[in-house]
Amino acid sequence: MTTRLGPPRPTEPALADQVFTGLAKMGIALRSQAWDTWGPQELTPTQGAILAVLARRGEAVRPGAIARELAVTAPTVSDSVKVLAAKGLLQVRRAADDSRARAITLTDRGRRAARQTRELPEAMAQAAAALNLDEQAALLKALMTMIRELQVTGKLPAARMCVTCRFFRPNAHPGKPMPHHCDFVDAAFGDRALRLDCPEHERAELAAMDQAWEEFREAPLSRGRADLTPEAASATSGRSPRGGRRATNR
Amino acid sequence: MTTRLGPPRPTEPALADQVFTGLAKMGIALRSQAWDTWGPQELTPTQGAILAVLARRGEAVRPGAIARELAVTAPTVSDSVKVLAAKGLLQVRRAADDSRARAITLTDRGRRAARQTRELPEAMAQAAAALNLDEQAALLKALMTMIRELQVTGKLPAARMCVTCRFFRPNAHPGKPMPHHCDFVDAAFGDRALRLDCPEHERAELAAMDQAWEEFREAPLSRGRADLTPEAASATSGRSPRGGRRATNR
DNA sequence: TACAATACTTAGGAGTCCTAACTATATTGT
DNA sequence: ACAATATAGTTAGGACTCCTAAGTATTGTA
Repeated sequence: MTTRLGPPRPTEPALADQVFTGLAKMGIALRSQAWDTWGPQELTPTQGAILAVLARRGEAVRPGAIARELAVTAPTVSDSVKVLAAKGLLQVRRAADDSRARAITLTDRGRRAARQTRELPEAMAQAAAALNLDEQAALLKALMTMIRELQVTGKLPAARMCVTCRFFRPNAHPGKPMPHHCDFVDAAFGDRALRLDCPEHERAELAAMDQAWEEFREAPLSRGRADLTPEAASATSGRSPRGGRRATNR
Repeated sequence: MTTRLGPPRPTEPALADQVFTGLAKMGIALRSQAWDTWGPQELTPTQGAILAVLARRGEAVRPGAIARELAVTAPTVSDSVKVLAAKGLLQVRRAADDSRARAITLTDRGRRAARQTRELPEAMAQAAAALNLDEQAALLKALMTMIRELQVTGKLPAARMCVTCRFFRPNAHPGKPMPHHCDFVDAAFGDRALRLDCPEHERAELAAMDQAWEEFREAPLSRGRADLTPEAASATSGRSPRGGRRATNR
């Protein structure tokens, strides 16, 4: 075995290690902040997380879906749901379509308790504010990349993010400040408006997803205006995709 | 109340929200990966985390320090330490300097169990590999920024990172590929070699820290070679800082 | 119509993590 | 010196998390 020419590829393991350490520290911060967020209501972080899932979805959710989303086992969800039901924050019924399954919905009290889900915890908002918008967009893109990788390898369940959505057309307007296009609302948007948890998400087919990913990866980070604000997007909720160029999904 | 002139400052709350969601998802991934990592040894993530702290420090650590590092309460650490001691993975003695305090050290078996701490979990390594080195460096810098902010506001304990170290001279060589300088090893290095958890870290004074932070923030992200690899740095462990320009610490 | 797969729950048990209360030392003020 | 206070930890008590293993229904399939 002869040594090949070229640089010895240092691999730079230290860098990935430091990134891991950083993410781990953020994880610790998030967990402790979750106690601060939910503790005053006598809820644990897990209970809060379940309420958050229900609030985000806004419709009945099955225990299995929650388990996948939080990456815990079904019995754990069963436990916590029981506790939350006892506290009167949610209701469990039989699912209409499949009577093995359950349909969990928030009660009014549950909805009230989950409200703070909608607002970013103070500490985190402040931490994010230490980054300018371009840096935040770059961070988001990096996180999306890692999350996608974790999904592809089955370490994390599918997130409702642009890069796996059939309405997403990355870099459809190359060079423009808002290079991407969302076929659902038929509007252009930039990297600052990318979603990781979009209510309108519909899973694209695998081939299309991979191709979109390639295009997305190659596009330079867009700066400046982002558009497609949550107001703009949620205004379309419940409506069907607008006309214009529709996603063909094939 | 009249409306002021100027743009309505969109605040772009969606972006910070998505970043938060992304970090939360990474937190979930990290927790579930921790079960995968430690489960085979019949250890929980918390026990693994404690072993990891001890292994990283390499010397006796007090329960209080562990509690701060993991952002849990003292009783929680007391509990877990008891379990780990029962499993024969660590020892608890009186601290030499303060007999109220305890000194926790790993046993040989504990050191062996903690070994996998040193290597990045496979899934995470793969996820990080989806980013090129410049992107990883940018991600690391963004995480450092947020972590620093969380520390400043007391939401997170002080990490042993360059930007709070008295040996760190950010952007000492402006425009060079390795703009920063570490006075401990008296060597230049780039953003790719920044540390978040450096064994040689010594806390700088507040004024110096703030000034260094400003300089660091203003410096553009360095690309290319990083140097100051873990080997280079750890080779100096146990030694005193080398000559050259010493940090004055004032 | 059996057989296998799916969606959950129950059982059992270790461990996490909290608050409150307590013990033992160290530090401080007078 | 010596009480008063602060600090480092532990113990007590209890709710909850989270796992594996072992069920129970129901649905899908050959």
